[in-house]
Amino acid sequence: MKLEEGRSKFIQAWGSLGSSWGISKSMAQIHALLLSYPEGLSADEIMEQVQLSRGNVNTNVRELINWRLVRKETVLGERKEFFVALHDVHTISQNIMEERKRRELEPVRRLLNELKAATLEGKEEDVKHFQSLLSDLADFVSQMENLTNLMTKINNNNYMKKLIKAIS
Amino acid sequence: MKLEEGRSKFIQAWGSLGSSWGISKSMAQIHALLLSYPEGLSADEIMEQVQLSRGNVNTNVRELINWRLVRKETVLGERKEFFVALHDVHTISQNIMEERKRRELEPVRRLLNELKAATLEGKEEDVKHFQSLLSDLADFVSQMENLTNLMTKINNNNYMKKLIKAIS
DNA sequence: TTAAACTTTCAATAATTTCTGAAAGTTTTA
DNA sequence: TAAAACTTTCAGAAATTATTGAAAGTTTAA
Repeated sequence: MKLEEGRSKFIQAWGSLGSSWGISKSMAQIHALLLSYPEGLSADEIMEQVQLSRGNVNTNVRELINWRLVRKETVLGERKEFFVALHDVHTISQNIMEERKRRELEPVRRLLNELKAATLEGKEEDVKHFQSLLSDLADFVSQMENLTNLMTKINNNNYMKKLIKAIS
Repeated sequence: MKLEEGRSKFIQAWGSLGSSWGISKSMAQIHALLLSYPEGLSADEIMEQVQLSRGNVNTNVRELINWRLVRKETVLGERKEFFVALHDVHTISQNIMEERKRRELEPVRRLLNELKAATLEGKEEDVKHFQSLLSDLADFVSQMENLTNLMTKINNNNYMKKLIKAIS
């Protein structure tokens, strides 16, 4: 198989997988493209390679930068910007978990806190059940956060990585 | 605040949160509703409470059952089925992680294996970079899987939970 | 300045996903 | 057996999300 073909297969497949990760196809494809090149690509090169409109590339590259998965680079003497993926898989996974925590966990915590703060009137039994649901969910959120932090630790510590594998 | 109001707030909010979890609003709302009742509800009661069509309730309850977050229950002498949420937060989180692993990680692994198996022709440098990307991603997937397994362990072991918290 | 090279925005359109509700299917009861 | 009580399916409608592309904005060079 030609390298080009493999790369393109990777980009296409990563694009479809994107949706199950809650990421748009274009964003996932652009990310795959940039990951597969050690050097940065310009907006025009991205448009060309993944066949997307200028606007789409602009929006999604910006989003990738928000996720801290890609950064802008300027080349001396070149006017246009180049986009480079972060290639270190530890940093990538850390940034993804960070962002997911922010998007998926924090809003839940906010909701739970709001409801926990209220004094609920109703049949004692039912109130009790509802409140214990709230507190269970809060525990769950905390545990997910601990796990994310643990992940970060693991990334920076090979010994701990082995420990985790051993006890899993 | 009336219990009813709190519950309804919870259901509505959980519904919106659902989208950032990659789950449809209806499914998330139904889950929230069932979580908030200790006993099971019938399809008609669900339709009534969250204002959804019969078809929608049927589909999403089935999906919740697939995720192992809800189960069917029959009551002696009653003809209709009742749906009860699993209320144990450990089981819930385990089942969610299990399902996410299946949906999000396994397809990636399949793709990576497929590409890893091919012999790639191209400039040595570039092939090398691409292959090292593939192997890095495979490592990442493994690590996520280890973490999921660890989560399961934690759930069943309070001592380990404390250990994790301590080293995080 | 002006023009060229580039980036950003955003209204319109397309694609995808979700939801409805009526019809078909199934099981139980009389 | 028929009919009542319930569940499932699925084509079409509605809602949501993603994408385009042209126009506006910005920066640099001449």
